[in-house]
Amino acid sequence: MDKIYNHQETERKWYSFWEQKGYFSPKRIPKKKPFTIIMPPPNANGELHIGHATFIAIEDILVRYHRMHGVPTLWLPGADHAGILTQVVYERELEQEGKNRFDLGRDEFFKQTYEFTMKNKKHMEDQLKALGASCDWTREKFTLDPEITTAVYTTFKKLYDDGLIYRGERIINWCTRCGTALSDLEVEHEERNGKLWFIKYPIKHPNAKIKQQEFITVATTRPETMLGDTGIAVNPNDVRYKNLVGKTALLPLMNRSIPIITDSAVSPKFGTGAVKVTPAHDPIDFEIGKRHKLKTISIVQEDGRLSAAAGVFSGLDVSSARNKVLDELGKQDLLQKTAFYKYSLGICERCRTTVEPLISKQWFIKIESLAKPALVAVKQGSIKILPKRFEKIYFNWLENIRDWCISRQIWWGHRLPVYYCQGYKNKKCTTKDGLFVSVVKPTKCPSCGSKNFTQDPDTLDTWFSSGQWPFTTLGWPNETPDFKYFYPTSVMETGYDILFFWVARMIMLGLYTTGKPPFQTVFLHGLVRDERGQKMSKSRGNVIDPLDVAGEYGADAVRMALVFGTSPGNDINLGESKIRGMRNFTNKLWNIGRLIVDLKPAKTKIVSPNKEDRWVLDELKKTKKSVSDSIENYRFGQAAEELYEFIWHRFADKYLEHAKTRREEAQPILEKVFDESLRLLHPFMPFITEDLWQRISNKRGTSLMTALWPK
RNA sequence: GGGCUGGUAGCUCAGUUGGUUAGAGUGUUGCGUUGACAUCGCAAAGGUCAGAGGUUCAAAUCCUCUCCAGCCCACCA
Repeated sequence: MDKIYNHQETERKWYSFWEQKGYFSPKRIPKKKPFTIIMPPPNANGELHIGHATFIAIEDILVRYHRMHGVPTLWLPGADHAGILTQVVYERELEQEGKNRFDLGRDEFFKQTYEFTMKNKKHMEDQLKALGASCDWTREKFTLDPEITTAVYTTFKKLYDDGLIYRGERIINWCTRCGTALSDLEVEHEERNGKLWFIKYPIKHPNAKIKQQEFITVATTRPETMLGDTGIAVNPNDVRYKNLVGKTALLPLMNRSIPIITDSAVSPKFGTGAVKVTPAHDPIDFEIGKRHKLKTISIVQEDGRLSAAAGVFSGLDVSSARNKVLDELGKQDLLQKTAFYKYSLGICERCRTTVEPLISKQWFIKIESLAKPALVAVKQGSIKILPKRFEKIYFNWLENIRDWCISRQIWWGHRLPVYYCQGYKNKKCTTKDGLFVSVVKPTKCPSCGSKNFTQDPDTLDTWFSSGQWPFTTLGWPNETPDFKYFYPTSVMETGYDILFFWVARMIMLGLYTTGKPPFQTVFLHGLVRDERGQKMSKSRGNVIDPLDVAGEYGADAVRMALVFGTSPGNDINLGESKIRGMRNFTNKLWNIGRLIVDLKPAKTKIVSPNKEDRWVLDELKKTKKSVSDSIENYRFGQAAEELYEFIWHRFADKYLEHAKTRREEAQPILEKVFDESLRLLHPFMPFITEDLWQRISNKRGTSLMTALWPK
């Protein structure tokens, strides 16, 4: 054995050994209850980052631990097409060639993006392997695989047939750069220093001949939207405006008569207590407008420019329109005052463009009847969320949830399983809207006999498909042996940042579609930050690339560094020094191995254990118990510390030093303690433990992976 | 506006249901080690466990309040 442990060669060697032996693929044993984790599918649009390494480390611990108990264990890997994000990433690639997606056209753009993701996916698989993930590659899935697509469409159809998917014109979040609707979750909010403008609207006197001189003043952060105003609202209890309610104001610049109404959504305390109502471009105003049957005038178009309805302002982009509106108001002396004001601006999660609220025809999921069972499942404990504090956050979100906009106007993703009969256009077809929701393209319209159908151009929110991941990956809607055996799965392990995006949706869709909770336990880990707790980002230059450091210090060291001394749900501060420290630990293990294996005495003597022997065996026993206990309770950070502490400071520093003076007697104890230590450590540091175990074990041809967990 | 998390050794963090002299990594200092390992060993220095009050025989741990740091959610324009 070399003086220094060479991780590069060792890691490659054992991974392919495991894979060739088929250890990653569980057999279904009917009488045994399996342990199943569906891997959170990485987005197939780039490299694995340190966050992926975190889930690999934790999930591999769980999986290897259960596998070592002789339980049929499945860890199913996959990749996500990642809708908007991938489209944005690939559009940026095209940009470098001076092209955009419209230059290519839909089909060509899709084809190229597909090739791009396939390349990334292959690369990611290699990266997962390099980090030691013991997942079953024979069952790998991709969200755009044909059978997954069929499953996703089946769920869509079921929801539609149950009246839980509807199409409607509603106010939605629109990204003008991506050219698509977004769900509420895909909008991020940034605090901005802005202004509050106080604008005077003249009151129309009943007698048209009398000159206007009375005004009502409204406060707004978006003066340009006044062009779409169709009312002014005050709180019903606001005495200041009692005599104005019911009267009509004259919208400046547009010369439109708009009513002054009361609505309890208006706070008398804010601004002047009077609000301009723009139903087409503000969610609250949309609601107010609906309640009072106000007109809806869309003045911002999907391209971010003002529409014809904005009169002389039409064609301007939003910010120039704002300047011009303010300018005009100033000229007409209708700007009463301005105040500095901090407000939150909605921006597109993926491309950081300002999001415009506007009215658009989109597809929605009626969420209430899905949310209720999802709440009950966690409240009653059929699904546990760990750490428990996240349950409260989950409840709060589901209790205030609004309908989910699932249609996107991008090209990359699952196209809606919605078809339109072309006979409808000729008025021969009596089907409502000529619309069919169907898993496969219809062949003949039962109403008009037309064989000509076009598919809806929209694509599905990427989370609609990933929300079904725990069962679509196992073969649903078919009652496959895998689905029957492995579903519901055991643990869903992921970062807390996608609790709403993903976990909540999986619970809702899982309960709705399969009638069962998709998993029993949700374990949420924290985000990896740099040594000083700063978020890792390319611009900060503090990114740790897991594959780089794995290359330098070994995958075992990286994995150990990601769990050692962490606690569930808390962010992980990681610096290179910690990884280096864990690399030193691998070298310590290596040298323990050298002493026991390489420098094995020629003969051994069996004698009754002395004080030190009894001590180390007792410490081992305690360690076995506490490590098992910590893993069972998801305290991986603690389990790692316990192992490190025992192996290095008690076994190596104390017992091994002592044993040097009586090697022949101590050798059997050394081997036993080392063997069991390697088993305990294997889920955390699979490569070096396997390598050393192969050297001390006499069971040739088997693997530590399938050895039994010490009791 | 609502909620969450953290404030423990110079730095980064553990510390399960309250129970002896509060732990680890890393850093610092001294000594040692050339037959497991300098990617090492032994030892030392270093903490009024953010602050105040309370419960208790006993509090880093439970309760209340305050101060700092960070995060999430939310339709006050």
